[in-house]
Amino acid sequence: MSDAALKWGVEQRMEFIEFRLFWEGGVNRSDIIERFGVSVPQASKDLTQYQELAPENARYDKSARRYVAADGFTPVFLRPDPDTYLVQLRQLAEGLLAKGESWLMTPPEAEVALTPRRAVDGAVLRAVLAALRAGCSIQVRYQSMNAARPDPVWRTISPHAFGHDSFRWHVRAWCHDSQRFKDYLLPRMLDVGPQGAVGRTGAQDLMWHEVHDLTIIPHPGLSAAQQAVVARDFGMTDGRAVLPVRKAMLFYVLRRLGLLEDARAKDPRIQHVVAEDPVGTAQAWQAVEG
Amino acid sequence: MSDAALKWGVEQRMEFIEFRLFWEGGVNRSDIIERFGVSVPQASKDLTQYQELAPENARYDKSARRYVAADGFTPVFLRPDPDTYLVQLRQLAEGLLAKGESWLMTPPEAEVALTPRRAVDGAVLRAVLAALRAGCSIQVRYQSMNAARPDPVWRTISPHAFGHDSFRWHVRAWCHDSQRFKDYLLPRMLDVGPQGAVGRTGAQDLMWHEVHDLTIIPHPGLSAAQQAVVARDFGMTDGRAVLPVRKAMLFYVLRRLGLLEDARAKDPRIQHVVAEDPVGTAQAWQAVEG
DNA sequence: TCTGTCCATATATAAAATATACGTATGGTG
DNA sequence: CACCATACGTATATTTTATATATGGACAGA
Repeated sequence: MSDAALKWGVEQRMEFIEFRLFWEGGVNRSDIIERFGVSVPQASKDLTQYQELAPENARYDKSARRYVAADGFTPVFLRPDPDTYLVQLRQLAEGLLAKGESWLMTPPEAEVALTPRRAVDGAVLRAVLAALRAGCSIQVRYQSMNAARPDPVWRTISPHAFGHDSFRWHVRAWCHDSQRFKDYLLPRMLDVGPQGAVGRTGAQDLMWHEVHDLTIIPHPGLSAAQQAVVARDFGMTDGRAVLPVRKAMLFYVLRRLGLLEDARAKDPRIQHVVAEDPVGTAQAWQAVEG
Repeated sequence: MSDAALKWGVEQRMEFIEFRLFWEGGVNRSDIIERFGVSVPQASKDLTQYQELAPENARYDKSARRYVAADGFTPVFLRPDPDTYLVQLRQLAEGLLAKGESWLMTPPEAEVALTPRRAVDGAVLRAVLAALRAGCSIQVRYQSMNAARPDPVWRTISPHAFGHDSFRWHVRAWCHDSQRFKDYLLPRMLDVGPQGAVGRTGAQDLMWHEVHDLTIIPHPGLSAAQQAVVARDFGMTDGRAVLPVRKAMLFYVLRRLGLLEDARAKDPRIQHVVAEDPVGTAQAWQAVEG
């Protein structure tokens, strides 16, 4: 035991110390006490232990009265991944994470354009997940946008996967009524009923498993230099990027990229990319929807 | 101490047990052992302790050999918030969270349309954060889209906030060169230089602090029933929703909602909302950009 | 210079977790 | 049907971890 890896709790505190040193520039004994509720001597020990495990990462700044990151800082407990920081910042800005729960001490002022409305019913999500895991069908009272069904109606679906259109979650499911695989938006599920026998399984959902390779290029209306910047933004090589997209997700990707309408006709300052083959792209989309 | 709240480590395990019961339907002794590296008896004690603290939430299913959520489950250690689950699912689908790090045991298959490319330089982000916190300026080598600056150039900026356009992060900063507040995309910062004296502080950034009330309504091309659904989707009351948007973020919100072009002219099946006052909205946007 | 605050450390004590062992109930297998 | 593997629960002694309390040093600011 003693020669084994660090205990989970201690490891968490080591990670915390490292995170603060790396992203916040420094860490305090009182930071550890606040976050983990340990005693003063224990926090001291943790700091000492961190310096033993990661020598030359921390340096005590007597004047600022806290440990600051040393010059040749090399993380040993976490990946020096900007996304670990930015994900927390985003959750803070969206109110999904209380400030006391995050590891950010002094987060910068941050604003997210268009925070999604949180309107998913917990009981509904639980029931759908249970049905998906159990591999059976479930009845849902669903508010469709279909003009033929203006009011919510009960439908039987066999869910097999989740999809996110970069704004909302939907469930990919076999519809027992229309005998097709369709997408059901979670916020539009108003109620759930009992489980039942499965319709078709996810393995039979061709549009989910088949992939369309969407090739995008910079908007031709941009200057060569601007096109080069866009190419860098999207990680293009040779001026193009191939995005493998599940056919069931193609609509959402195209809408997100602004490629459902004629992208070349739009202002290139707003519409940065276009499909290399707009006709083929439109055909692929129609084939999915049809 | 003993009569105080639970210790941090124990509390985490209680939360874990509750999370699994609530969202995954059940929990095992071995789940706790795997996740936290505790001994077999300790995992047993944790389960016993959870049942003492949250009686009638767990029930042992002898046949399945695990604790399952009881009927009248009422969380005591976490909010029964669907977003706590969906955020983890999203991070899993985007590869920001390793499966071993999340609390989801059997996550459903999930796909996110258009995962952002992770191209932010860690050292750059650290330096920008340090400058922002210290309240001083910093030099960055920035790749602009401006046609006059096709190549990356060194610029001096005084950053004061972060913004997310629902795809990428940018930094809101005073530009020492053009003497204006501007947005700088993090992935386009290629290098950082030394800190310097501050230009203007965030308090002077009017466009950041002033708010434009953007009023959106369902697309008039939709049927009355469809408009009602859209109204529900966006949390509208009386057929409209007022979104308070920082003027500095207005462009991103409008682009995200598809309101930069003539929204009423678009297919209502794709473009669900329009600005109630397109002219005023356009004017507000121009005022910001100008 | 004095005071408050932060760090570090030492010792005895309390709490938490472990190793080990033994007993029970279940489902599947020979 | 008996047997086995596996999961749960619990008891005891032991080890590890953390606490309370106290002491000392360094520094910034009044």
